[in-house]
Amino acid sequence: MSSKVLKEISKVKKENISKLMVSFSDPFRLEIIDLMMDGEVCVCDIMKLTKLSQSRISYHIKILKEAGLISDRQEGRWMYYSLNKESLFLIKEWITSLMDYSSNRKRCCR
Amino acid sequence: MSSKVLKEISKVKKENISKLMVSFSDPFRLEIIDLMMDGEVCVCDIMKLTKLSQSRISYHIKILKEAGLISDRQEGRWMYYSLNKESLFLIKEWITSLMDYSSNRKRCCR
DNA sequence: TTGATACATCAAAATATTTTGATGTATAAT
DNA sequence: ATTATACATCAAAATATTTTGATGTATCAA
Repeated sequence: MSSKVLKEISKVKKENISKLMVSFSDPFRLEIIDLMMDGEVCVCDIMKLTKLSQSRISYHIKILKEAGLISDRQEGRWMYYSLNKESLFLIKEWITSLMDYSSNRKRCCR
Repeated sequence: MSSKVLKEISKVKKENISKLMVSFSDPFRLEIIDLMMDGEVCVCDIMKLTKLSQSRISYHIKILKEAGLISDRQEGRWMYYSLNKESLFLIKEWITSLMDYSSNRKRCCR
């Protein structure tokens, strides 16, 4: 795969990656993501485990959801949230492509 | 590898990941990172290619550097920046561990 | 049908990040 | 020595994100 191909990653895909990265950039969101490593969690789980307020959690959940990083499933009054593997795969792919193309030396500025 | 093991990722490592994610969270930094896919770049390269001001670039470079995402090399008046593969590997590892453990169903809240 | 639970949404306040333009420092060319 | 280049740093202003507390909505239990 040539560097040119990598650069052609669609604009849409790049925007997805950008949003995903933003969603990863808050320490409390990382905590929430960490909790999801064991599977689904509901907001009340997160409240118990992190001591964050409910609306604060909802706010962060919203950002994770809008980035496409998590999926939800309703069951009665509960919302269950879990990590979305496709998004994780997208990031992994992007990181991999970065790793493949960061070693050339260049001379700069004319 | 058990979920417990993953949770034991050292505090230091988690803080590294957190900083790395913050460093990824700005669209202009993503642009700069993208440029580094072809190898080293200097600030003047980035200026030419992105139309960002010099101090603005220096600011973002600093954040990338402090997160450990990029390395630098001086050559005369030029600073050459390039992606640091170890950091990329750390992130890739973390993403992989997330992918391995996000599929269990649970019942919450008593 | 009333009250409680689980969560979402909202606007204002608090806080953090980013941008700008000026100035500083080291290297190199004249 | 003087000047120009390449970049870093700084403080103030601009902007964006996060937190808080109040209120809203849907579901369920009594």
